[in-house]
Amino acid sequence: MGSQTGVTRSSEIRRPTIVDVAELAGVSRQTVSRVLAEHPRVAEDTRRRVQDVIAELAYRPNRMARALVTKTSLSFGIASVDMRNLHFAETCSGMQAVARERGYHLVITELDLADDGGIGTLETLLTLGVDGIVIFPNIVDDAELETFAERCGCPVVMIGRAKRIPGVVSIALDEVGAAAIIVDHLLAIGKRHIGLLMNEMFPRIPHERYLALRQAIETALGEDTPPTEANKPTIAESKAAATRLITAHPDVDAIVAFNDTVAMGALAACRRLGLRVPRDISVVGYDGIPYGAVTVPPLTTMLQDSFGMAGAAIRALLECARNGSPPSGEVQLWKPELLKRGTT
Amino acid sequence: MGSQTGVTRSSEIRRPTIVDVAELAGVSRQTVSRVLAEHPRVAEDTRRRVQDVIAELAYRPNRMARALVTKTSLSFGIASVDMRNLHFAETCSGMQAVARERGYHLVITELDLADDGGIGTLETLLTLGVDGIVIFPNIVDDAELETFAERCGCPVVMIGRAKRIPGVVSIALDEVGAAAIIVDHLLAIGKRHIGLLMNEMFPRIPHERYLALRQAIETALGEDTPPTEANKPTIAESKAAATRLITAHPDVDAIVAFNDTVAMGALAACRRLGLRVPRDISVVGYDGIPYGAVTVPPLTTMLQDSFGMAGAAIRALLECARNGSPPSGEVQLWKPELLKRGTT
DNA sequence: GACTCTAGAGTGAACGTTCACATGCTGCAA
DNA sequence: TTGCAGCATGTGAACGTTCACTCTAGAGTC
Repeated sequence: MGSQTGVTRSSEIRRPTIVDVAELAGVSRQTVSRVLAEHPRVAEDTRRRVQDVIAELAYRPNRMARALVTKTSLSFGIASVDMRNLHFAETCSGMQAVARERGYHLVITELDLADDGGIGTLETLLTLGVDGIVIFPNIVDDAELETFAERCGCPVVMIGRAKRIPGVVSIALDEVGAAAIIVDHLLAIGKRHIGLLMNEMFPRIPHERYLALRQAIETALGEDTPPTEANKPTIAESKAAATRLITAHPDVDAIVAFNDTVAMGALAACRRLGLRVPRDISVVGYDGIPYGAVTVPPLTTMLQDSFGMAGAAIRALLECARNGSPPSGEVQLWKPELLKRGTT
Repeated sequence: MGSQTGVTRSSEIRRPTIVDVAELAGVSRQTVSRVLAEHPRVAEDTRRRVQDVIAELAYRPNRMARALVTKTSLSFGIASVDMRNLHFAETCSGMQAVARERGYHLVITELDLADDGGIGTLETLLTLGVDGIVIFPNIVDDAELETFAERCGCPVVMIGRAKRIPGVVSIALDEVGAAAIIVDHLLAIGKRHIGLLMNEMFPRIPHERYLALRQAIETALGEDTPPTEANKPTIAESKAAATRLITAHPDVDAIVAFNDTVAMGALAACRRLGLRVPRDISVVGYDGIPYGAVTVPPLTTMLQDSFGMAGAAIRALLECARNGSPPSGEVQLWKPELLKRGTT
């Protein structure tokens, strides 16, 4: 790897500016600006001349300079909690697809909960001049997020928490409906003791998914709080947690997992413990990730359109940007659909 | 979802500027700027007074204005080809981890090959003022990328192509070494007819992985070109491609897949065709994704540290940014390591 | 012929910073 | 007292755009 530290220096390539174009075309910078903005009141041959020069110099307007005066950067800030998983990839992809066709860019960052519970990360996004912010999933304190949304001067959307926070658009699965469908299904196939394998990401703020499942189980089975383990949503941790759950509660005949990754850990635990799936024990996940299709047996899962929800998040921001109105604090609940496969 | 279109309007929150701070602290904007930059020549009590006002107003410098004059935005542009997979997530996470601790942000976009083979996408990143660009995996034409890197005025890094392109840092797995290890291993367990399941993303530009595997197989087995299928790297497409491959070449007793997702598709095809893995046929993937640990049997895979390579990419950009030197066109090859599990 | 109107184009200021230089003050040596 | 160094701070310009004006020339109206 011969890193030839030559004398080359940063060669300091100066990109052409609007003034360079103007001079070469023999017009003022404002006329170039008008051509760029497709302003109607420009003489046809002037327009052509300017466009020729733009092409010749390969001129591209500096979007930071533009943003400075228009106060619109055509970019959104994305704050994610954990970027190392498929859900992040799907969400990013969905957001970028919608944003790009409207000329917007995405600045991504990881929500750093360290000193101030994440607000500092969001503030930093503001210094970059973003026109809106998406948080997913939101684990910032609800009250703090509400305060932030109120004074940040741009729309805020959160994905994955079915909760109303004033000034914040919420896009999430209808957790209550989803829980009902899952519990109904498990009852229908004769299961009576449902255990939960949740995500420890939500320690103080219990996730709506957990609340909804617990409620549905308590209502349907008249049971006390269902046996629950919470862990990092990795396969290895989930396998260990599932083993603990089953060992401590041998009568559990169904496990509902926070997502498919957790469910696959549970599946591995069942196999290790010699339990037959679905006869001895059922497993249900959330999300419908592709890998769930090739487990043995294939995983029953609550479908969640991460890609579509992400697109909806950006569309919400775009709408706010377009008509300059703050978000109306609405909650968009997405319809649940259970994909029944081999594990139930 | 009562979207209450109130009279609220965009309330137009004006963030405090450096002048606001200066006035309130009774100093000039330059003094505030100096405090912000931790410049040594500021009187202690002036510094304190300014910092108090900054805290009071919750002032944050506008990074676009700063970038306009310093010509340094503290951001990198990331161009990915396909954002909808685990590899993207790992890479993003690795890049962001390194970037954030140095105060850099990441602007991500999808490489649009439509009109100009992707160069337009990179140009757009430049208009945002990024201080460097990462492409992964690179499927832009090599010559065009070289031209771009030469005149773009910022360092360019590509991940996932073990190829030397002048002016571009390349970070990739040592494909030749990896292919040798895999072929050796397959020979050692008695396999003699190796088929390849590659990624159709690289139609005109064959990926170095394919070239290396083909070369290793031809050398070791004295065979002609190994039977190969190329497809989109999804489980479903890979399952279909593997079925075609095995049907057309019934003597194939081992499949090397472009990555673990493709390998899992192959595994599903084998199960469907009634082939016992690894006795009848072996399967090897690349990447070592967590889901490969819970397939039946667990997947043998060539480990690839996407997270670490991503971090190295950002470090390369940071170094260029720090000493203002252009990239030295080096190729960083990462050491291959085969994780032998149940499928071989 | 004087007036108004309008299409087309240009000018100065502003956006919020930093940079290069200038200024005023203090202290110390000559 | 003078001169000079050095510290602390301030000022004007610049970064590359767009915005709100102004200006000019020609056409149309009375």
